[in-house]
Amino acid sequence: MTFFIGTYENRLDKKGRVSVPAPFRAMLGDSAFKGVVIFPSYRAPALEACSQEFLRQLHHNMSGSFDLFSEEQDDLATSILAASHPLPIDQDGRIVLPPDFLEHAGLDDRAAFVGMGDLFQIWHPTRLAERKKEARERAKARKLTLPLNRAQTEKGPSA
Amino acid sequence: MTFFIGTYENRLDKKGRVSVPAPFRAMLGDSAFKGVVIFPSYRAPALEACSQEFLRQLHHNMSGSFDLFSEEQDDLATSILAASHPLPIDQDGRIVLPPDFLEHAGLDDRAAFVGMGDLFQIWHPTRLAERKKEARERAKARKLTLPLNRAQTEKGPSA
DNA sequence: AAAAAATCCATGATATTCCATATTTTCCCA
DNA sequence: TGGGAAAATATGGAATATCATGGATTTTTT
Repeated sequence: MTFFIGTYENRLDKKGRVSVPAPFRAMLGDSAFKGVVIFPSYRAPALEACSQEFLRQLHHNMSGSFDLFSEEQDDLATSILAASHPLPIDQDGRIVLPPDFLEHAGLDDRAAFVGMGDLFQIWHPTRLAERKKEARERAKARKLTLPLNRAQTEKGPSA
Repeated sequence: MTFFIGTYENRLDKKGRVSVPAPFRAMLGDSAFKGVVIFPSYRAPALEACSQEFLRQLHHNMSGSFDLFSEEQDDLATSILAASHPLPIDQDGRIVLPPDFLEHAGLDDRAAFVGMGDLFQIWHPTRLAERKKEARERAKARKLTLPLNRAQTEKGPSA
């Protein structure tokens, strides 16, 4: 089963070609279709990637509650499947990111691959750092408010 | 199994001839009939396309168990079959769209092919852009977004 | 014979594969 | 524990194949 973890950074050439990190490739090995499916993240300037099987099952599960040709099913397919792109992995372990995807993620010459479990994301390294920092600070802020009530009398807010 | 994803745009000549995107052709490859079945979308100014097998199965499922399906659904299936047109794919990977189909979809010199899973649609690029926007807004309004980090398919490789 | 349709052919553009090499990681043995 | 060989990975560039497309030729229809 696929389980993407860790962060890796690889170089992107002027044709949008980039190596998929070997650990991620290994996860995709047993697929019928030798490649990944990518689509733009709706929340962030990043790309989402998963195996074709995963997307297929996701679509199957979600459309399972709707009839074929229903409005809901149609909206889902149009907004998700239509925006997806199957990218074959070549013999050297690389994929080619289409221009519009490069633009969406603001990518230039480097790409950061971030494992997210069932899928992984592709970020511009700088934006990823910002995103990580933001997440850290938010988590920290949350952490602080909780213990503060209890740890108040001891030694105040520490790390 | 066929699983159409992605969006591709090809040119249409004055005789209604257009190339079916190679990735879609590959999906149709294992068919007995080397071609696609096309019928007008009853809701949108677009064309629906699928393999002959898919349509056959759709019909079979419905006609086999009348009780389980509404009269409206049966009517829908019947009207689809009646309006369907099997289009052979020539050696260069092209199909010829009949005049009434061109008119229904408002096509002129370009055609956008949109993967929808079991089938794909053919749109005028301009109208497709509008449709995508609409679909995204509606999906968002109904909270039909992808539960990317939660909707796990823990049942493993079934189906 | 004329019109329509299907098939064939040529070609530029695009995408894919192959190859060479630098860099990193892994593993074995001293 | 460290050195070093061997394997794997990442990367750039070039060769090759595929795809999309317009036009021409042949076949069928009327």
